[in-house]
Amino acid sequence: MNTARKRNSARQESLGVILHHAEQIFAESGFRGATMQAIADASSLPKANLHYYFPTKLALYREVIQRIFTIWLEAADSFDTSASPREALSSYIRKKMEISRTHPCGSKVWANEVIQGAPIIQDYLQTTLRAWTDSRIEVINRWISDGKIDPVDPRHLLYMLWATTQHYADFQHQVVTLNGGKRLDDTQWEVATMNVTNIILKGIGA
Amino acid sequence: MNTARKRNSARQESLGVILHHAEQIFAESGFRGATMQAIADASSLPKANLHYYFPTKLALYREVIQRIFTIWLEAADSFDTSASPREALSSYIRKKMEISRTHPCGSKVWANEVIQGAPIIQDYLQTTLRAWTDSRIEVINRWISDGKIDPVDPRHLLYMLWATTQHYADFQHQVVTLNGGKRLDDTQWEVATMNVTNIILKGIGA
DNA sequence: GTCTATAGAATGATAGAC
DNA sequence: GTCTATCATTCTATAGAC
Repeated sequence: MNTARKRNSARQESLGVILHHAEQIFAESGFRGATMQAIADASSLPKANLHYYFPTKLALYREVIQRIFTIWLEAADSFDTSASPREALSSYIRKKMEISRTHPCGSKVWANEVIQGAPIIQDYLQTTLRAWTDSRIEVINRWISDGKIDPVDPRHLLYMLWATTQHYADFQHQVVTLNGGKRLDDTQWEVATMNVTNIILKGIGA
Repeated sequence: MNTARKRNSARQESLGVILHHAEQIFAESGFRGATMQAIADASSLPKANLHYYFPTKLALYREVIQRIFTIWLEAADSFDTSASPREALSSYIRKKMEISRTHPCGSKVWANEVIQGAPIIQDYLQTTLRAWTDSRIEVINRWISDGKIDPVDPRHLLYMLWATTQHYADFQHQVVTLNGGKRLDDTQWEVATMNVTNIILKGIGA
């Protein structure tokens, strides 16, 4: 390995470590509550190194948010516009539940950001999310006019899908506490997914 | 009005103002992110006055959390153990939606606290919330064995009730943004409430 | 009860040696 | 690329005049 690649490798390694722990710290404390010192400690790096890779705390936060977007948009595609309601919604719910399980911190950062009034991602809400929402509302309205599901309000159905799936990430601590302090195992995640899926599908007459 | 009552009145007035604005600031920024200065500014009081009424930032936070508990427990009682599934759940959902509308900041503080791992209220989760949850699980299980609703997992049904109703408070900013920047009006809140109620009731076969 | 002033610690960010 | 040392600012909390 030549010098340039070694340097690049070290760079990628440090970037990954910092971003990983930044996501956890931002999830725990929000933007204002998180400190560069805490992220540095979690990453086992001096605080100055964080500022070598990210000029400001805000720049680091933006990068963390960006990565969550990417994952989030993947799940959005699971809401296949061509499939039947049962297929589309089952697939979307399962994908979102998987994200809640594998990336709880990302979901928490997103939740924190929205709770705080979305100071950083408000343009994203108004553009990307709004466009996506409008396109899915059209799909749902078509299902309704085709008589494939009950005449529910498409917007509120989407909110229900988001709320129920993200709850398992954002309120993870509460769910774990009420599970006797143990994290949900494979079977319990499957039970949760099936319950959400079954109740919503039956609830809208799909 | 004598001196003692005047003094007490001023005290209650200041306490109310501080607690009201503290709830908003804590909702926006979480415990770590909120500053006494920000709460003082919002309350139009010098920072020192906050420390006259509350010895520490943590003491003020605890008081805010306590008030949220009270409201939250009221809603819990709406889940009448003697009523039919339709009555009990309709009443509970409506009550929780009203709280999301009238006390969004309280819900946000609660959400923030749980997202952060509930450092302050963990004992409450393990005692009061757990006992309440267990008692309602019993009720739901009785509904199931009486054939009044489908054999759903009671625990996950409760999570769905919490998630869907609290979403309108915690993700208020997102809901408003997707509503064209306008807060939901009376009709829209009624539509939201009816949608949640109808989908869940039908979804569990009630 | 209210306020100004300030102590003492922690914060975001930078300089500069290695 | 990494780290120590440090600056300017902001934070929680308090002292003490009114």
